[in-house]
Amino acid sequence: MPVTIRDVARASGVHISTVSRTFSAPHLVNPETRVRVLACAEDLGYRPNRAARALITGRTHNIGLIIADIANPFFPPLIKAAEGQARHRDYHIFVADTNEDPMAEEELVHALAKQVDGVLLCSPRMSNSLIEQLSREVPLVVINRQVTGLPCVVMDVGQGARSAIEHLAGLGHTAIGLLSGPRGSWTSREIRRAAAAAARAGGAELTVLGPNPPTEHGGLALAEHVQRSGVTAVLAYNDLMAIGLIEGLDALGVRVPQDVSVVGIDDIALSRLTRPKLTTVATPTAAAGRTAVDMLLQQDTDAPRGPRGAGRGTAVGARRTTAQVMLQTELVIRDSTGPAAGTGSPGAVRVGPDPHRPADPGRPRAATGGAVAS
Amino acid sequence: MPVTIRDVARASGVHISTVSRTFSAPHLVNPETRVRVLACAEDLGYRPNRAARALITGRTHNIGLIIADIANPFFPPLIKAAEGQARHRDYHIFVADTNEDPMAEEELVHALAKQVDGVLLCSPRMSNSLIEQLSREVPLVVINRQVTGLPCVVMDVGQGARSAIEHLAGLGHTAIGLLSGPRGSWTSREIRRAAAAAARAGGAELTVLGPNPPTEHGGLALAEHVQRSGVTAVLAYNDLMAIGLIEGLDALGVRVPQDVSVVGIDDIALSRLTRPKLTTVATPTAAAGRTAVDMLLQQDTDAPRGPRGAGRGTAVGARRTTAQVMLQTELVIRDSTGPAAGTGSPGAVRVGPDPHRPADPGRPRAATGGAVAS
DNA sequence: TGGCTGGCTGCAAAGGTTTGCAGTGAAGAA
DNA sequence: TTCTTCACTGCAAACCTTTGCAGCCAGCCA
Repeated sequence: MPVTIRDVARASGVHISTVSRTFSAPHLVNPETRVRVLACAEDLGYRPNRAARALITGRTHNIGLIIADIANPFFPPLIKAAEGQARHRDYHIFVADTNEDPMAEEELVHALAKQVDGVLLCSPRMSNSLIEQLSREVPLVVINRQVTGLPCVVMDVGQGARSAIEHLAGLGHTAIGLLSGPRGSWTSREIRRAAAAAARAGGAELTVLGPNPPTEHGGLALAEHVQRSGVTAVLAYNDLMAIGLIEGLDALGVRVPQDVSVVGIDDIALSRLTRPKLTTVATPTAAAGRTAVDMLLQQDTDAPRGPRGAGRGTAVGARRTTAQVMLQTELVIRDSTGPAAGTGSPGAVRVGPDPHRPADPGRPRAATGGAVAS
Repeated sequence: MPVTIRDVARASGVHISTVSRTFSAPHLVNPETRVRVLACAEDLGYRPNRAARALITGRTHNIGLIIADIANPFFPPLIKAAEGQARHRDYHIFVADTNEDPMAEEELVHALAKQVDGVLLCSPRMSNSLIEQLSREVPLVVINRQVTGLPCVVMDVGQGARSAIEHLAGLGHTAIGLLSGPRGSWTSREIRRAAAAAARAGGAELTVLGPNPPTEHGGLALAEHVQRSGVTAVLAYNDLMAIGLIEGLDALGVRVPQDVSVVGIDDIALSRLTRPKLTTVATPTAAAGRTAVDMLLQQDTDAPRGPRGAGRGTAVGARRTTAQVMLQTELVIRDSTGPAAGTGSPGAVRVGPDPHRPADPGRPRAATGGAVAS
């Protein structure tokens, strides 16, 4: 039933190799023959069997994308960007979800290894050593984590956290809480480190709460804890937690930002729609997706694999280009942050449940990290 | 570099066919041999090449899942459920996103056809005839749309819309707006039909606004229109639009639910977190994902394909089991709906921006559609 | 002892494609 | 005219696995 290269060959009166070349090396076949073959192929609805092609070329033209949690709105823009970039280069992205489970991550890498040309590992929760080990099985690009010797693309959340803390300190907050993320998250560690340093520099005290699941519920569950802890401002691991926290605080009668200021990280679409609109650190997720695909494909062309490849010729462990890209982040100030209670900041009189600052429509002020590539 | 069946055979001193059988038909090989082979395989880190296997068995053990928009929080639970169910049966799900583009849908089905054993087409925007045509190329299960002759799983949004309209009419609303969804959406048509009938029956007038993009922005952009139209209640195509609309109305100084009641559809996680909490029609998305996978795999075992299959023996167009499953929906009443302005409903006095009804924590009252399978 | 059974294993074809190599024929050069 | 060149095409091996068939051997029965 499925139409193969042989059917096309028969229909157009040429050998299968000519049909093959019509698709994979058109310049090697006579223009007349080419159009005839193409016509027949079109006619029969022929499409090359990628599995068979992969068997011999060693290239599937597929890319695996392993995600901690598709339901986290942080990821979809990244996925879409990666898909777009891949399609652009005649690759397909296969997305898989791990439910934040390190075991599932490993299992998925194994399962995908033979069906894809490389894997994008997004926000991995497993250990660095395991990642390195897996990278020997299939080309890997790690997103949201730095692993030495492996190509990575990370966001400069450190700079983002620093900006956020400075922003809060500037508003007079001296007792700041940090809602940390899930265990195993590189990003969470990075945020914590930077926030601690910034708090010290700004004369504020940082209280770390966590680790927590990086969800609305994770934030909501901490509301009471935050209230009791006496902090007047909070930086959350991500927007989802920040939004959950605000919800939880609201239920307790704690007003944001009048009583407590809240800052998120990610700038998901939703953060513009909550009330109050969320102050947050915007991360360039789409750019990360695109970059990761590019890096993987680059790495792939550098060191081709497959039976006919010259792979054996190059020394094992030879100097590979393992670029580490860091993308800059940006603090977006909206309505969930305000002067510390009891602080006489200039223009601090704010009334009502929905304060609107003038001149703060989109992304007004920006504090950015630098872009580095090595 | 990649370890093949041949390496394992050499290491364990048997023929490759024995290795193959060790994995695909263990009962045919001597227990002693089996453990030895397995040990060698484990040792070398051997994993069968699924592409090569697919070439001969005709089964890839992959399932394609084509989604209109991953960024719409409606889909992730469905994706996760489908992935779980598939993994359970030793299948993998490959997710692809079409950006609500009918052309991309068709392209993706073609691209996936040869690499998967079947495709789940979720909320397709293309025409029925095109879907039927594509179903001849690869087994298809359609989600959120009824196509005669094809296995489908749909939610009973008609019943949901009916319940929503009845709820609104019961609150005294006589001028109700309907924010319809994207062009080409079966669900949108279904909602519209049911809502119109229910409005007529309930003595209310229904104003249809749309089609619209099914996003927050799609809802937000309609706020002014809704305000001008004079309706006192709105049913939106989905929660995202409802939330966007509420946001937009808020910016215009229109209060929900005091001035306008809003009902969504889907019951995405977010709807519990907005203020006011959204009244909405809950759809069983996870169940839909699981069911669709089951139906596809069922269909697959019924009519095996592949070179060695007995497919030729069965008459083309023979009676296939093309089940059409309808899953029931449920109206969840929260805080975004209230009595029509000027109506003296009992207990209608509501003050403040954040009304909390007693005894409405989760999903209190329920109006459900029936479950049908044919 | 001879024949049969049954458990296990090996052989080889098959699946759809790519690709190095060789062959063909025509055009151009000598 | 003959040789060379060149553009194009065909041949066949290879990729990795599955599976029908046949072979082998031990054990059993008569």
